Amino acid sequence: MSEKTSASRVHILAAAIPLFARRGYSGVSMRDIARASGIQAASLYHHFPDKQTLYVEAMAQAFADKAEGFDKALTQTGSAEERLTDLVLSFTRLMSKDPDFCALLQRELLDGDETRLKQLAEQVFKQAFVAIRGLAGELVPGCDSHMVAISIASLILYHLETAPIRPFLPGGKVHHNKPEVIARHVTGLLLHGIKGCAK
Amino acid sequence: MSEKTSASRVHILAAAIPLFARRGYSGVSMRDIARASGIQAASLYHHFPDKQTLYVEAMAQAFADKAEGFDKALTQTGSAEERLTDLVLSFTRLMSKDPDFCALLQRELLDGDETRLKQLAEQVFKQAFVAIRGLAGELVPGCDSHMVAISIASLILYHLETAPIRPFLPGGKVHHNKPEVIARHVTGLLLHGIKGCAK
DNA sequence: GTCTATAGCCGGATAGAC
DNA sequence: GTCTATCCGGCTATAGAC
Repeated sequence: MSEKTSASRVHILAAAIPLFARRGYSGVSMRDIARASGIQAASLYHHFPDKQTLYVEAMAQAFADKAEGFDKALTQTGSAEERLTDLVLSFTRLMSKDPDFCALLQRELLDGDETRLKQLAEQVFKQAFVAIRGLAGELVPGCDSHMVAISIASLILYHLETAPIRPFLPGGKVHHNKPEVIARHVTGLLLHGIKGCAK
Repeated sequence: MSEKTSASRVHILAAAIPLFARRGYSGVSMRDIARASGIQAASLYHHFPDKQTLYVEAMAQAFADKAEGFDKALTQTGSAEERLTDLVLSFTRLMSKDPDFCALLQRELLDGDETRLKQLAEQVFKQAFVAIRGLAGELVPGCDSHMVAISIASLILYHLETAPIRPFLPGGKVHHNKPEVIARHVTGLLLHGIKGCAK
């Protein structure tokens, strides 16, 4: 076992991830992380040289876990339309099951420097992004598949991100938070435009 | 003039807004705000009882400014499809001109409590949201116009939010940041699905 | 209404015993 | 590898002169 996977390290990172997800980097103190992981603040410095490093490694951990899940969601068969439908549902379920990951992603988009965003793009999203782009290119040859892939992601993620404010906007219903409802809506929109959102 | 609009108050809030947008509530100190507005930190407490209140009033200010702009963007004429096209372009331009507002909105979705989100929904977005919902209902009678309105917002906002990471994802081009390009893509997608994204 | 000075607390980080 | 004790700087907020 390398030092990267010692039990305490992993334990500390697992405790830190939900804290960073909910309160952000500057909203979490080393003492908070110590309390959550059940050890003294000074002991954290035996495993990580400083808070920055602990944070970056917590992100790496959270995102590595997710990259695996993404790859599984990509093994689809059937027609291009069926694969799109399945893929949207898989990703919507995957993301809605993990609000911490969604929050960390949001926070990195807001606060991440170039280095971290590049890592995130290449190590977490690239494979899934390429698959979605390929599917878009298959469905609509000659389209700007980069933009289409971003649009697919945006539709799934924003319905989840706006969950806390939607109850206060007209027409918001509880079932709008169900992954199956979101996925159905998104698929209809992608395949047929807003006409595809008819009941 | 009520105390709510004294020159110093407005000056302090105007200095605080970009700081909160870029670094978030806990990433900005009263000393930072003092430095940015050119007065001593202690003097801030003459205008605001504490940091929380200063923050909430800065949000109120930033969002009130924007609600006006939204209303202007709603005065469209022509067929339903034309109004949708115009509205998407107006909102995309409005948001892309104001990255601070986009960031504050994102941060509030992550960190805002019920009270703040309710205010945001009712005082800033409600009017625009109702107009977009109405348009969706006109274009596709019987659709879930709440979800459609969220989807329209998501498409516009996520293309802007992901701007920092898209250079690292395959196929990302500089022109993907132009509001006109985004609006065109979004409109095509809404009216015809991904088929509408063909070149 | 703005200043200087400072109280009192909490933050990141280190020293050194065990 | 975890602990206790501590340094020191930055934080929010207050006191009081002008």
